[in-house]
Amino acid sequence: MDCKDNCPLLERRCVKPTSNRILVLKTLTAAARPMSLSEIEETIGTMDRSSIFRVLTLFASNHVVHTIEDGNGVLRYEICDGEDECTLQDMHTHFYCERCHRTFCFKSIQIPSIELPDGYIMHSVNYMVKGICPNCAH
Amino acid sequence: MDCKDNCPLLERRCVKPTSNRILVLKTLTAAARPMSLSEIEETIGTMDRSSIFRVLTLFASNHVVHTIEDGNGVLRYEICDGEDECTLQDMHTHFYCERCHRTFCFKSIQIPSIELPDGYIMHSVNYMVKGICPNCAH
DNA sequence: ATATTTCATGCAACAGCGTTGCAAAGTGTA
DNA sequence: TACACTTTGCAACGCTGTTGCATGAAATAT
Repeated sequence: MDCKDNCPLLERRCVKPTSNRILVLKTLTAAARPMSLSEIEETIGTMDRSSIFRVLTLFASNHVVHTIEDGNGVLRYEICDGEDECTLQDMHTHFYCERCHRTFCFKSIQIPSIELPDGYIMHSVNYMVKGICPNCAH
Repeated sequence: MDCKDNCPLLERRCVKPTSNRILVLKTLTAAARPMSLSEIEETIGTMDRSSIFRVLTLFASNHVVHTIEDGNGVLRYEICDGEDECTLQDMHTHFYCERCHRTFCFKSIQIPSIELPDGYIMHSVNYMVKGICPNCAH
């Protein structure tokens, strides 16, 4: 494959832009917050759960999206912003509201880094704050 | 209940120390790393999954243990060290090895704090690093 | 243009984790 | 001893994530 397609986000990652893939990508782009598999399924409505899963898995391994655990045992998917690889750009903090069970994305708040003990190799970091969101605190 | 039992860790939290509860507590204490429900079940062998679950739920709400998501969709339980409440004392970082799927506990590395946007109320934080542990990096 | 291979999709089914209802066993109390 | 309350085990369930398989679509070769 030569990476010359008409969907820039997928093209950049050498992912063949099938209609389903574009659909999933648009759904994720439209949502302000990281979405779960079920949420995507509901939003799209016409696409099979396993197909969405496979698209997301492909996206994740090609750095189109990355995943976070939302603090409730559910995986959520979020579009990678980084130009090149899914790097520090994407290492921002998240907030899980224990009341409304929504996950918020603090893109402007980067994850403070720590120094690991010798021998540990870091691939990614997840910084998840749990609490109550402004809406639910009323 | 008057909190005067013979198991200090449970007594302090006003949890009646039944034999099963002590068993779960000892299992958790003996393990160096945070354990999952299944791990506890296997280790104990004689106790029903749901009973363990209920004990852990009770422990968690009485701040005997706290839970972390291990980066693999599995909940893990860890004994709270804090004297009083489950506070900063317990807010240390964790490491999930993507190769051996074990979760490590960096008790000496505290989670660096961030400033939340207005209106968000923080209850707890999870700082989870994913990568390769020294054993697996060989 | 047609045949052949490759890839993507939908359906069905499954495993594992977390969770609950219910009845029996255990514990404490009057 | 009788009674109330708690704890436990068994069974079952829902949900998330995941895979096998057969069909359909797309790309490639003939």
